Amino acid sequence: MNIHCDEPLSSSLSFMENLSYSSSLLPCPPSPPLSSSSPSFLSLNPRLTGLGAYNAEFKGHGDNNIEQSGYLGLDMSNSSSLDHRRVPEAPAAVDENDAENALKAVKKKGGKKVRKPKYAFQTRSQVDILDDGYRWRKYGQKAVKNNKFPRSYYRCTFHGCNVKKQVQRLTKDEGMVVTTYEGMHSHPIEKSTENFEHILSQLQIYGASL
DNA sequence: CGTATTTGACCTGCGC
DNA sequence: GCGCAGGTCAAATACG
Repeated sequence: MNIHCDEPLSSSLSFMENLSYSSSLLPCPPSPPLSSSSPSFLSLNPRLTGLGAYNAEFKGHGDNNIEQSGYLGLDMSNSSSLDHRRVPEAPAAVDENDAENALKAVKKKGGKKVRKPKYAFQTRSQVDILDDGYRWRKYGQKAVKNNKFPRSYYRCTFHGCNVKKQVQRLTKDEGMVVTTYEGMHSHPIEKSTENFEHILSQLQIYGASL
């Protein structure tokens, strides 16, 4: 995955002001509900949490005004469109299949819909794509109403892993990136920590030059 | 040449 | 039923 840095990091002073290099880096976003059927992505992914180092701000989503939390706790009831035209490929995590099967069963019976839980959080960053350690393949991009930035759709490239994520920059606050995860990884982190450390080191170098 | 990205078309759900 | 918006597919293209 490429981290693109079209804009120099120096373009945002406030961005740098938000940096904290302490060992605690950031308060961990509150873990998503850790029931057996719910993703525990954030709590299981220290590298992502670490990325908060140059995020340094986890806030509620717009009108929700949920402070102190990057985890927005979205149930994403607005995620109306799951693609059911094709049968999912290889079986993924059990939880994933449970959600899928429930959805199918529900569709047959015409009952209430069961959707995969989604978890979203905001990240203040100049780059859209945060290296969370997993490999993602972009499969779509859409213009979103009332937002001048497009939303990008990514899928985990690990065979059988059906985790998806959406990335979108806010119009109101262009420095803020909203990342939404759907599903739970059924495999360990695929990449070494090199990339993340590289990013961090770059930031630290820049910070030192201020 | 294999892999990743781009992008227009298509599908689905929802509100009116 | 129709139109809109969101989500996904897949062929074309770019890239290493």
